[in-house]
Amino acid sequence: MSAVAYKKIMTNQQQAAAFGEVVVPLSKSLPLATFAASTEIFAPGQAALNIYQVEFGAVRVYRLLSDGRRQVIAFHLAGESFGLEAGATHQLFAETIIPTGLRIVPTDGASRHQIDVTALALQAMASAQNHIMLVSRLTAVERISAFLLDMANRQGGLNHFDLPMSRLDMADYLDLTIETVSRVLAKLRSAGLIRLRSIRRIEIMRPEDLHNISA
Amino acid sequence: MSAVAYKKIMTNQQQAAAFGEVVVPLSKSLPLATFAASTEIFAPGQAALNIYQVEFGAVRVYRLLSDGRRQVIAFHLAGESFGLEAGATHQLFAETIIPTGLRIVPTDGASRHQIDVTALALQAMASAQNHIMLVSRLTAVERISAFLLDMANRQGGLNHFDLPMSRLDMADYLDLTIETVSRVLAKLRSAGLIRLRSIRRIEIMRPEDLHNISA
DNA sequence: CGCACGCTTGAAGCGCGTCAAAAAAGGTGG
DNA sequence: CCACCTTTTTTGACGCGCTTCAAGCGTGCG
Repeated sequence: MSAVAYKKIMTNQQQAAAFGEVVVPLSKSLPLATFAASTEIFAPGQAALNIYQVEFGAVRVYRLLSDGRRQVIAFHLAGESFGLEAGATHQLFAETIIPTGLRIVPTDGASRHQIDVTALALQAMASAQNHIMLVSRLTAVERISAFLLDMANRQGGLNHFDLPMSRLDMADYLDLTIETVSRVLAKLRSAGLIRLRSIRRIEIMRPEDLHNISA
Repeated sequence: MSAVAYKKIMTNQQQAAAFGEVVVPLSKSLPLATFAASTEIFAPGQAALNIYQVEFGAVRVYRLLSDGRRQVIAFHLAGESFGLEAGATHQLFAETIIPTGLRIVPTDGASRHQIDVTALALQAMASAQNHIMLVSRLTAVERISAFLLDMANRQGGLNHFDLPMSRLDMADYLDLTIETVSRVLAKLRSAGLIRLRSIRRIEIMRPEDLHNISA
């Protein structure tokens, strides 16, 4: 990494910039579509017509490289929206991770459901820009720490929360291998920063320390 | 890198997804603001009120980490637009790289100038997603090759073009050190793929080979 | 002309990936 | 509820690509 020392200092506000998503009113009036785990929601080539709001469950959005490697662009949890893309057709895959309920809102009728498409697009842009920093400038320990804090914040801010996704999903999101993810979690655990209640259930023991590491 | 072999294959369309920007009609009716090299256009904390269209010159948009590391989010060349952010205030820095002329369009009056803010945001999102792949999944040689091809395409597609930015700017954009940038350029030169007419002027000798490397 | 800054080149070290194997978790049918 | 099998996760040893640290080199501007 280029650790050239620049003069300007990052503000707290910037550091606190969340990885999360806009919270918009869920369109309860629309029918709830339910999906089993690991079910495709959309795929490249399909027309991008809808905005999807997660009622419950979790979704991964990703792309595949020509050599078969996978890049997870984003996870979407309850209360969050996804599905917007730059062109008329999808370039990305979206799949449920666990059993999931979605409200499907046609993009051209979004305003009727109080959805601000521009705000959603801007949030997605900011989120992607944050992700660049995450994968390009942080060490493995910093990435995992930031990721755990982000997951905690997006699930109510409690120190005790679920990781809906597998280690492989995390690895492909954070640009690490599953081995490194596993090793870093073990390291954070033995340092007393977190506890692994079960394989996909985390308790953050020392949030401040984790936050310091994640910067 | 997680090189797990997934089954789905990336389409050519996806691979060809450009790193470039939307081309919107320039608002020639607005006054042209000119800036010297290395001049701040906006900084974190300032109100985000405008969209900036580059008439000539080049701009870097970046953020700083608390420890002084810099992440260049994007470069903007003649004909491109920037300045959109998710909140009411800027989180990012924008600076000219070389002497630059800008048309400054108030966001709230963008539609009068035929600017689609949502489309601009979605393009920025797609560009950031491409950037994630660039910095997280490609080797140093692949990143530089992709970057050079992108720069060539965005300046008319000629094989002979200017790099307006310094090696440090390139390094902070590609998530490499200046030493690695320098070494890779030397390697591409000695392999006969490019020529360095001057320190910031590149000629691509074998575009196809460079393209093959960049994937 | 000479100094300063950006760029290049070299040598050594380290963080994370790769390869390998064991351990744990999760289904499935009896 | 328990054997059995599969998949996921963890742990270990080793290697490589890039960073780091350190000198030289070139180029432009006062």
